[in-house]
Amino acid sequence: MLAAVERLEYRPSAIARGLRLQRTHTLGMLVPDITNPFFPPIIRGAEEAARERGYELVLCNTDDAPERETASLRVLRERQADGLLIATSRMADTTVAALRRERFPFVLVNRGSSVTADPSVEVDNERASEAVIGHLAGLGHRRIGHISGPLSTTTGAERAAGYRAAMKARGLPVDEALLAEADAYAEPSGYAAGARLLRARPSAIFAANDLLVLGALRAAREAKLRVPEDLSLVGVNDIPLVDLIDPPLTTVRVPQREMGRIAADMLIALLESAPISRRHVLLDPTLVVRGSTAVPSGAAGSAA
Amino acid sequence: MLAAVERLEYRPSAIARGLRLQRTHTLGMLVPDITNPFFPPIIRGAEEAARERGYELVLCNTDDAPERETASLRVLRERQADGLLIATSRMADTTVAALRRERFPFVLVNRGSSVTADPSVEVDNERASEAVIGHLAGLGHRRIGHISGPLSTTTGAERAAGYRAAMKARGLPVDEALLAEADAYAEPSGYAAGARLLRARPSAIFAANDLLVLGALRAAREAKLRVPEDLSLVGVNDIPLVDLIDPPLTTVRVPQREMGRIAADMLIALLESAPISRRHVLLDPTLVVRGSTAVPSGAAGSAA
DNA sequence: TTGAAAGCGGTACCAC
DNA sequence: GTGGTACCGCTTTCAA
Repeated sequence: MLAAVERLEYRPSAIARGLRLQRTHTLGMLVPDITNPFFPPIIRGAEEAARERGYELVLCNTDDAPERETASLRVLRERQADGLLIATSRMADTTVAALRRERFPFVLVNRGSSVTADPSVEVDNERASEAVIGHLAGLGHRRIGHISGPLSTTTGAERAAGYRAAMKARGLPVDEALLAEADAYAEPSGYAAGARLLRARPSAIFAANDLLVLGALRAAREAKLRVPEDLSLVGVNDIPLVDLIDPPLTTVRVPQREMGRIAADMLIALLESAPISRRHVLLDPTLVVRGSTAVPSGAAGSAA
Repeated sequence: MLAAVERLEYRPSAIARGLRLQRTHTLGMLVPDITNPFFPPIIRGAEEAARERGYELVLCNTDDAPERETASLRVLRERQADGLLIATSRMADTTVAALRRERFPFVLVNRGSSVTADPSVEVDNERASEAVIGHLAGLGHRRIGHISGPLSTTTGAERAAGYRAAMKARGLPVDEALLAEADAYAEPSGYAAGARLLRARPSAIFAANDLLVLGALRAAREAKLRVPEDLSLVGVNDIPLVDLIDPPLTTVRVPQREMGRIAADMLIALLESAPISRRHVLLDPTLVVRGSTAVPSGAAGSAA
């Protein structure tokens, strides 16, 4: 009998089962852009965790555009995704508000929400900023600029807030000229913000992610500044190959894969009404010191 | 009436429709690893094309492991994917053979098949090799080594064949010591193969992809060789950031997004029995000359 | 223990 | 046109 099943290659239809059970064992995931190297490891982690528990993952790129977000959401719900992993970083909460109102299960990934009831998995952004400023201040930097991500994103806002707090805690100036907001987490935005920031003559720049700092690096080169001799540079995320560029980038490592795993696990627990230890997970970032940071050329660095 | 539909937020169930119609408007896509930067643009292109035509894309990582491949395939077919985009590069044709036998629609992406009936979208690998060897020979290199990808992959085999052909066409030696096969398209494999190859004292190395050449670069550094003064290096794919590493990598650009778009379009045409202009698309690669290639230090480069 | 029947939410067909 | 009905393949329930 079993042999017959084998031979006939019977494949139960997940579609029919989904219709009957009203559960498809599918998670939908909203990502701004799979092409941004920050996201694939998160997706990978989520997919692994999902698959281990018998769920599939369906991806949608949103380009951080509200209309694409709405469209993707409609698609995922028509396909009866059981729950959603939301990794789009814009705070634009109307989407999330609608889900919350309808009690549709979701977990926020790499972003928070003003509504504390929303489950989320994030990195401790303030701690990331604190580690970076601590490192730079330790080297003797005082005029430290910050290229923030869009302040409409939680990562952007929190890292900027962390920057201010860490600067103040050390009695360092938080000149507004030392702050530039990038309009997107992309290299060209980092270049524009970096060029602006350079006019304030910082000895170091902390950018909210690696793509931004790469843009700042290009701006610095055009301004004939040597990195790290004339300008120290720090990013966040530790995306592939930043250890191989010239100079190797000092950055903050974020446990992306783990973030994806935890988020998927949490969502599935939610779906299966399993007990959840924490609704809000804060992951620890790790400073990775490489060649793009050094003692500032002006002051012979008094160590911390 | 329409207003009522709006207010009640009626969402037709794609699941129910799929059951009734026996078509889900879903494409399954098999990728070795979404974390390899070569694939996201392909996926993105496929997803865009699919969405434009009302199809969804469901991804599966296979890790190039046969058992993961089989499992993913089962999942995708249970979910009633209408067709498959196969971007796993192993030639291991048993999977494909089964699909072919059952007349299940699929398109091969970035790989070919010995069975000419299988539709495919690839880059012209031999032409890529020809362009690279032409460039290196033009600079005056004669002892050009090749780190091939796994020869069980079509990309690996074709680029290696292209290398041999291009070398022979110029009367250059194809010493077997100048050839090393990497066991995977990953940096550590490139390092191992590069270290082996260096013993044959090549003045240039052409690796079958950028990850491999990055490994070779590390091996060269450990051997105290300067790039490009002592050793020229060329990769394939032009993945993000290789233009920023030290030295900026000379490589071959592959139109990944277009590859994904074309493959999805072709698959959908197949599904909808639309006329197909070509069952086999060969995309043109473009040599991108940057800083990792130069005239060999020994011979004061006689141009081609 | 085993088997028959209903129903999930759509589409398609066929009367009317 | 418009409305009723069967059916896609699975799970679940209920009866024999």
